[in-house]
Amino acid sequence: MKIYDTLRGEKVDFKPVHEGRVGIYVCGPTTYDYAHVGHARVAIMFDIFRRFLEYTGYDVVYVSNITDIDDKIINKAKERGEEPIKMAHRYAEEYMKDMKSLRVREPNIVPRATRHIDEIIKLVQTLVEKGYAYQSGGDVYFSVSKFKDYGKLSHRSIEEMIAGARVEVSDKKREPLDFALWKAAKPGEPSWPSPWGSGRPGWHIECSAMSMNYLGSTIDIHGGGADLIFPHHENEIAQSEAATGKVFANYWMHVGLVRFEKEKMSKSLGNVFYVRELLKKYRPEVIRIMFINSHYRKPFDFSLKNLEDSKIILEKIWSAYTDFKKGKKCNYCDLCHEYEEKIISALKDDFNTRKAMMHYLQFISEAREKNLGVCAAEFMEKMDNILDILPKEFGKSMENELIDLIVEIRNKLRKERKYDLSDWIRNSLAKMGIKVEDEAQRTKWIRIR
RNA sequence: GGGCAGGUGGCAGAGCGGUUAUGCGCGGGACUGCAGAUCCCGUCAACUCGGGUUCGAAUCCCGACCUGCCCUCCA
Repeated sequence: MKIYDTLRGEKVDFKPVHEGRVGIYVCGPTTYDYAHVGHARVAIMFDIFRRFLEYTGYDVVYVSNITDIDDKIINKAKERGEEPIKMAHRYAEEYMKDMKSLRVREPNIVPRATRHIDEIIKLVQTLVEKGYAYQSGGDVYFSVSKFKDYGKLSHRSIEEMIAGARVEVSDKKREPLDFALWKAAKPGEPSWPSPWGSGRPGWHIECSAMSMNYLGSTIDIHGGGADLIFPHHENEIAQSEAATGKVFANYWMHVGLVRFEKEKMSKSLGNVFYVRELLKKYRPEVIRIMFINSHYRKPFDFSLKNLEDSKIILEKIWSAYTDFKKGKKCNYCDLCHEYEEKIISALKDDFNTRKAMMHYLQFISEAREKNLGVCAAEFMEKMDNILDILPKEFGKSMENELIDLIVEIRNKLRKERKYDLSDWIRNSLAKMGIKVEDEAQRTKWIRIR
């Protein structure tokens, strides 16, 4: 398997630290607002990546954190007169709900910064003891110039960064690029006791502490949005490797940013689309397909057209799936083996989901051509362990039975040539997201919303 | 100013040295009460520009131009 590693800047062979096992840490959100499409892309892509690793036989430990203490949280809470940690936890719950709606499987561990203050303090202490960090007032800063590899992830030298100006000046810092590991508490802010007085963690330290706590000092894969490369991940490397003397992460995977009308989608630009808003109009599978249909590293241009296109693809897939499911029995499926091989090898090449999807669609049309039945549906179900885009509501429910009944009534009307009424029923169902399709012998319907 | 990622047909988006993906769209046909799904046929002089390497480049090298991101909080 090959993965593009941001640090080395090229596709490289993947070898886990321990044979057969993979430890992944993905930076999750700072929870001071609802999840938007950008969060969704990272979560969905790593969800599918993780399922893929499991599919190929790896034992995966997937950790994705929630940062629940931070300047942004404090500021927003202040604005709204709320208690910061409480607010952060409320948004964290909402985030988890949104991800669940998107069929993102919950990571094995979802650690929160405020529950790992001890580990954070210990890590800061180690850095102070080793001379990489210094106390200044109630703050503790990391001394960037002491870490010779600083800039290796974002491919920049310290000089370049200083030349780039725009560095925050502070009389508390010895050098402008130094960053806070621990911040002294201001009145009214959440704080914890520490050797440097009461305070709270800086932004980057929590991920280092939690990653090492759950996955060890060297993990296999560390991931997140591309906007975290600098400074977040760069700083994580510096503080972690300074503390342990070991490589922090063997592979760095970054998901390209989501853009809207050629601009980055971000809260500061005010052009965000919230997951929950999208889910009112589109099924989660549509959103999953939309992202599967792009390469994870490339910037993604979000648009309504893109969503609509994905919806059409989903309908195509569902339609084929229901046809196969009702088709004839077929035990052996050479085509399935052939396409499984194609799909998996596409994913093994730097997780090329776009290419995998192309094979998946090609499989559908070839399976139709060859008149395959149940075994084709079974193959799609097998692949669904990775993709999770097939309909899951086949079971009996009052709702399904009622729809069956309505469809049956409509067919009786059609036999009586009462087409006005039967067309009206079909249109009405369509408005509810139920697509009715008449075939020679029977009528099928699928819920597309 | 520096770093990174890109610039492919009407659109989205693969391919990364030789066989012109795929999906959507568009035109025509079969099927159908109609629609849809499906199938068949067709369609659009596609590879930002300029050099170079090569028997051969969208694919490799050099140089321009353009776009986005990062260098301040952001997934």
